[in-house]
Amino acid sequence: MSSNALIKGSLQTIILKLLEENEKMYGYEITQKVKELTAGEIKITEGALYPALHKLEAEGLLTTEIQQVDNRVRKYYSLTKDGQKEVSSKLAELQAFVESMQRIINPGLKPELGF
Amino acid sequence: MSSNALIKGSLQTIILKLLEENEKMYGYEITQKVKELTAGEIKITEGALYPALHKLEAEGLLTTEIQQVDNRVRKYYSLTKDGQKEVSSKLAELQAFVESMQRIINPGLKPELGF
DNA sequence: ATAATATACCTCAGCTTCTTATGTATGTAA
DNA sequence: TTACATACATAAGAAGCTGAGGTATATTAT
Repeated sequence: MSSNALIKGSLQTIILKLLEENEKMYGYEITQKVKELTAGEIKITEGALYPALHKLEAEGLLTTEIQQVDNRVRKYYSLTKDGQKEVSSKLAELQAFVESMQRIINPGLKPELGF
Repeated sequence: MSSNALIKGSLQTIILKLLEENEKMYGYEITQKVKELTAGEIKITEGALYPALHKLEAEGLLTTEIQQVDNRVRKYYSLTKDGQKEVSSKLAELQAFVESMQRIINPGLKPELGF
């Protein structure tokens, strides 16, 4: 019963969005950034993150670049052109989903707030 | 590539919320209600719905009641007391998740809108 | 008549995505 | 020297979904 049982499927969107803003990030950095942005509410586990990154790379949405920093290897990810297109698409999908959820959960609410 | 790849985990919340408002619903009715409320955006498949209903019943959150309507059998579901408590809990969880997502997706947004 | 669609329940194989545990390796603080 | 932080990775198992299939009745269209 972890805190986030709802992330299913939105991890990819989170990754793509963060890379749209940051140009270049490595895995561990992503986990920390998400923790920071959500005040610890959402914790990306490494077991979920790394396979997700590998999959996005295999799909051609991300490219990698290895860097040495203090005897430590960092694998930086950045968006490809396909990846850049996919961000908008994924964000629109998420927005549509949230709005639909609002209509179910919050009936009698006309204006589209948030997002 | 279905329209709703994001429902994962929120189906239970949808069911509980609809039953909070409607007192008593049967499976097929739920699929139609969701389709109606979301203008066809979210389509609950029966292969997802029925197992979810059975699970919620097994957990003691729902009770069932069979009714005959025009030679057709309907299985009505309604919330138990535990189910009623769980609705608030699940809704709060969903709200927290959506707000967290907003902080990631929509940085530089202070007020908590929607939901 | 009959074919198609709508209503109404159900199960199950297979897929994706997650959790949890485990492994490797380095740097720093107690 | 023990623990924690940094940094990568894999893999078993669980959970939740899709899509296909099955049963049955009622209605609508051809």
